[in-house]
Amino acid sequence: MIDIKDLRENPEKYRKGAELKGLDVEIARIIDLDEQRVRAQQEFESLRSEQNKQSKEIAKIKEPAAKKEAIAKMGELAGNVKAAEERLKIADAAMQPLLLQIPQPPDDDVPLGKDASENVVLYRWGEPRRFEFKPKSHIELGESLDLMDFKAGANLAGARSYFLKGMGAELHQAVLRLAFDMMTKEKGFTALSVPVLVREIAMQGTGFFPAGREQTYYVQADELYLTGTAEVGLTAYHMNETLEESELPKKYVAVSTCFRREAGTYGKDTAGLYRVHQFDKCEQVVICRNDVEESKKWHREMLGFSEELLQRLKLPYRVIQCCTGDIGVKNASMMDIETWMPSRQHKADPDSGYGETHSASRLYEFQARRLNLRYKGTDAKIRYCHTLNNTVVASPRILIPILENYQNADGSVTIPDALRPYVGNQEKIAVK
RNA sequence: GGAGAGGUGGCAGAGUGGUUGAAUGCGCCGGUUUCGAAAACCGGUCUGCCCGCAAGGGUAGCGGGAGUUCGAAUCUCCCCCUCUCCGCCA
Repeated sequence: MIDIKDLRENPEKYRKGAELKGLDVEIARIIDLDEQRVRAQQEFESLRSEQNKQSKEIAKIKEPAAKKEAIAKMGELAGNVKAAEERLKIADAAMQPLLLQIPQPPDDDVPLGKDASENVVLYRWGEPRRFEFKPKSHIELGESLDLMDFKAGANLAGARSYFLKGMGAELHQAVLRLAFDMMTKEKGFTALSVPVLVREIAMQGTGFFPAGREQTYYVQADELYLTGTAEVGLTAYHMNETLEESELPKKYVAVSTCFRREAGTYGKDTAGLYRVHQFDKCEQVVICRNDVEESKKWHREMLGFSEELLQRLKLPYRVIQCCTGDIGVKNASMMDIETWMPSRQHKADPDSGYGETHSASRLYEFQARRLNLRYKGTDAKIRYCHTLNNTVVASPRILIPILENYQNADGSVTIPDALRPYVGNQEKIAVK
């Protein structure tokens, strides 16, 4: 949500911001409706003021006939008040949905670009492994090592559904647990378990609606939505609250199942674990003071936690600064991490083997405004919080680089050191 | 799923149509007092929006929304939430 006052004063900022994100918005129409709304409010309030004054006079009149006469005179004024209030409501109702569509303008550090192809690689970590044998894809490994079952998944739930099996399911739990433990025990994040079935207000408040409605599963009988990320629960946790500055920053982490319809991706990444309707994700959220520098600091720090996890898993990755056309409606800035997945590499582009595994977003006030999430400063002023979120790890997608990078010539897969404590210290998944 | 009770300011808790943004108590902040503290006493203590450089003024808010009325925390309707009992159940 955008500050209507700021929009009023700097319409160009928001027009430009929307243009950079490749979105069409009706700024002029909103400003026009806003003017109507303010005028209606002024009319209504001055009429109401008069009505309140008269009513107080009536209350004082003791003599019945005089009272009756005074009340009779009020009819017209009451009608005018009602009409003015109606105009105010209509103007407001017309403006709100349009205002919800205005995107957060991209921050200055976001490179210009129309889509993901113009994202910028910031840096890389780790060297992609050179195989002395023909490496298998995670799908082939999954089959030969009996780690996953896509056929059964499709029978039960349709395309993009799967079963994880045996060590496949164990690794899935292990990597989530590693991520969760790192964040809670080492990074000082508060563990939360969040609702994944939520009301519309939570989806709108976190900025997923109206834009992402078609990506979301809807449970009609109860008018609830299945969340595509724990970001919704973590960020909306303090919805409608005024926190104290002294309790900020709030640092939360949760593992949740994530549901995504993946509408409009037909034919894209249809095979394997890369793009699925349901997965589990360990997500980190920070709610901090209304301070751009602090937000930027947290953004880098949260990104660093995800990098640390990948480094512990010894998986090569690269960090991407997403361009204006790829950061979405709600973000001021977004950095992705792409992890090396050998099977995705094709000859035409050697770098194509990097697949997105993480996404770190900085939203400033955008979500906080929609959520009415504020804090009282030490100066007693009330301000909107800033919010940020980032993947710690999402599985089973992360199983792709794990299985593919750790495979051996004999068809077995070595279990990364960091995961062994979570699988009974098993070292290898061997061919049966 | 059935039956009932209830949702008022940071908390507790009055208030059933008329100067009620809301008594009272607690808490919190400031002051007096004290060597200091406690106690006592005095004063202050919600938020959104609009107008205004400001001081200030207006308006809205008693779970949310709609309605009745000259006037609603108080009356009516819908929704949400909490609690109690019964039923069902991972």
